[in-house]
Amino acid sequence: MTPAQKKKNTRQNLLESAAVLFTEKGYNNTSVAEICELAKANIASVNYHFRSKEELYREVLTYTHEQAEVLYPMASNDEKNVEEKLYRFILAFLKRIISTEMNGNFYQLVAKEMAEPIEASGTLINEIVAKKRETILQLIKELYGKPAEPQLFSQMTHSIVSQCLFLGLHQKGRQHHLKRKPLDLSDAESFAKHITKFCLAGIKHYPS
Amino acid sequence: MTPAQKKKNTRQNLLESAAVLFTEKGYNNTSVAEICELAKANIASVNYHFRSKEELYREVLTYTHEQAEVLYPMASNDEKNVEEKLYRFILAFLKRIISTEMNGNFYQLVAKEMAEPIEASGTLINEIVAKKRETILQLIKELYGKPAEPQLFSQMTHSIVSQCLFLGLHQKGRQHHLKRKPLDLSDAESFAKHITKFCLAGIKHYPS
Amino acid sequence: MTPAQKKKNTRQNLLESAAVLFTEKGYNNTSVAEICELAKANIASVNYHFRSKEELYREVLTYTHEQAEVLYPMASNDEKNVEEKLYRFILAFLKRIISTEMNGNFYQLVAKEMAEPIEASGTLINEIVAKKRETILQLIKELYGKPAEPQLFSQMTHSIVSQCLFLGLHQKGRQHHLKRKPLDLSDAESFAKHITKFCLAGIKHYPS
Amino acid sequence: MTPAQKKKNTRQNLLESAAVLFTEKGYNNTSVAEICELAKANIASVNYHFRSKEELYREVLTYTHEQAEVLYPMASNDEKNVEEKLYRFILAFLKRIISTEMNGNFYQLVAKEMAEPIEASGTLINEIVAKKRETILQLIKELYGKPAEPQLFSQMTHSIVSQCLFLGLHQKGRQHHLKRKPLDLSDAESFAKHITKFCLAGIKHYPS
DNA sequence: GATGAATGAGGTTTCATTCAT
DNA sequence: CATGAATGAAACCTCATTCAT
Repeated sequence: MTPAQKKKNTRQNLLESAAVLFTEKGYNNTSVAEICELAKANIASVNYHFRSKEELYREVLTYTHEQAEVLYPMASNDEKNVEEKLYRFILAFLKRIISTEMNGNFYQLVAKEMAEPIEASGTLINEIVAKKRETILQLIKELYGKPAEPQLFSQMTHSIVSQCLFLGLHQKGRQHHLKRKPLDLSDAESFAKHITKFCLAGIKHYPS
Repeated sequence: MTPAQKKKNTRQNLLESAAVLFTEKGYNNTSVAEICELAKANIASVNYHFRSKEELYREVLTYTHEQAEVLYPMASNDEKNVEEKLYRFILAFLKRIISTEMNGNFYQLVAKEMAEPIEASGTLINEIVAKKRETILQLIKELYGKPAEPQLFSQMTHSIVSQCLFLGLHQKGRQHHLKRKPLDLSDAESFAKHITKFCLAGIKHYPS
Repeated sequence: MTPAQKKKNTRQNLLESAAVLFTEKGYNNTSVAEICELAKANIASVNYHFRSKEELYREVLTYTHEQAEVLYPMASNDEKNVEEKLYRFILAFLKRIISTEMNGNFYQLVAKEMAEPIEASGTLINEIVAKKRETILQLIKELYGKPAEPQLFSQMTHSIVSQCLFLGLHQKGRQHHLKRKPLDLSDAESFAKHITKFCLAGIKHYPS
Repeated sequence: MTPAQKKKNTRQNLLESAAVLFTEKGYNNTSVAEICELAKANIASVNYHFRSKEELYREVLTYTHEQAEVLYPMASNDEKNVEEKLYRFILAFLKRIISTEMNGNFYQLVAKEMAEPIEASGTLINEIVAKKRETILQLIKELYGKPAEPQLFSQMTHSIVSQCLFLGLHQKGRQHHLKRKPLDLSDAESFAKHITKFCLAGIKHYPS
């Protein structure tokens, strides 16, 4: 193995180990030593490759987000009616949130940050969250079909986002506090159908 | 002040300070020293009065929960139609979640634990969460009005709970990641109305 | 031994050990571990008693300066002719600089900072140095006896200060680079006489 | 560029970068990584070209000393009266000490070592310092004009050397502790004139 | 002849807890 | 009944040097 390969491996191993552990236990409960141990790397290698734990965390956010984009791309919006669009969006979103097929999970990290923001996280989360909210907002406006106070649309966005993101957030709590098995991809589809139906009904029959 | 009072005071001060700090910054980001400083108590007093930080945390859960019960009691269910019952329930729930008038906030601690369970937390959260879910489940069954798969009712429960609890979870994230001001009690009412309307429409017009 | 006594002892031991080692080897070449070892204290005790190595250093500056003030007080200036005043000043200054009877040596620390200022040092050095320079400046003006450019007086101040302070600075260099024995208090007197004579002649016969 | 040239360049770059940084921040406050970065060289190159940081430091001493010899040669002593000789000597000395036109500054490194000798520094400093002291000693004997105790001549040497060397030492301290601007070459001349006058008066009118 | 990766020792600091009174 | 001192483990980080091409 050439040093270049080794480097890439060590760096990549660290990234993956960190992604898994941060998702599993949170940033503050994961030590650099643990990450290195899981990556079978020297204790100093995090600082060598990433300069600091904080920088590593930012890279983990980027890395897990890219994984999600690649594995569960958002369907193109062309030529579909808006109800179908909403379903596709929620399905892809839930898959990203629930999937355990990736090293770490961006949206579970996001969910954690909703509860306890981490200084080190930089701007990626802000950007992604804003983008997703905007997409949903547009769908809602189209579905609602008539003008309304911005607050109403904002609250409806909350209604949809919270049902989705809470599933990711909830994964740890489900096991620990509700004693239920963690969700898997088949649940994603079932939940996506439910949330879509529930929200479509909620939006379309929202009393004026 | 008698020594007995002093002791009680110190203990109570510690409890309140811990409740505030755990809610504000999370269990792991709050040090025993900080708690003692805020409580103007000796560094050894947490271990003296509570034996350990973990035990203190369990007491904080009990204490914050009791506060919520006292300040924002769930309305009695008698003699109201079910829609009104749902609204009353959600409103009380949101008040408990959003209120900053208490020392610490039980439901924000619960929300944090959904994202990152804390080993030390014991069984209180499990019990309370189960109870709340059960209440909502019954309301949903009544509102839906016809028999259905248990999974459907379970998912509808998720839809309602997540919209409520996410608001509590979200308080920190709102400020840090969305740059919005924290919610206050007036928002509770507005959100309670919205969530009730949204969910009533969602339940009653849920497609079979 | 009561805890209060023990505390005072440990804190004082740390202060003295740190003063000695900082003077001996410099701030950056002295580790907290070394200081604790010399003080027979736990590795964490520096942070317990002083919060940080930097804060400890500032306390060392204050402590060593106080020692010097007590052990080698500047003679009162009353009723002496100015030549005598200069001698008394230089003698006290040199004693402070050369003495090995104290725990650490403020002026040797000052001399080190002239070569490599330490961020952590705060303002004490600035103040003391300014005061000493001002005292010398006044003596020079009196001795010179006629008006002159400020630059001349400033340069003469340098001439005197440098001859004194360099002796302190020089202590380590003397041994290591010149292979001479370190100076002691008897040398102080001899040097004080010499510097006084040299500078008096220099000032009084300075060509216009 | 041939590989041989490249090597020479890398080595030379390292030497220059190290000289600058050691002078600026001191041996212990300068890391090998910093030196390599400034020299745009590989992190391993210091050890490759110089075997160790210590060896590099010794080479820096040699290199900076050679620069000073070339740029500010000591005037030949022929045919001048002894007062002029002293002035020429001090002027050249001060230029060497104050100059910022070189990569690093040997005499500022010497001054630092007076305060905190570095184990690694070898014998160059000892030799140069001894030579300079000897030169001054001879001038003093000639100027004083009559026999005297060796101690007197030794102390006079100290008087002159300290006034010169302290200026180099003082550069950092001037800025940090006295808040004055660093000296430049024009100051060298002014100071050289002053020190010469002050010392000539001091020597010639030294009371017996 | 030169390099980027990797290392292990050691640095300062934080922290929950225990000790001794 | 309560306290301030003290502790040891563990945290993150830095660094000169060595390794493996």
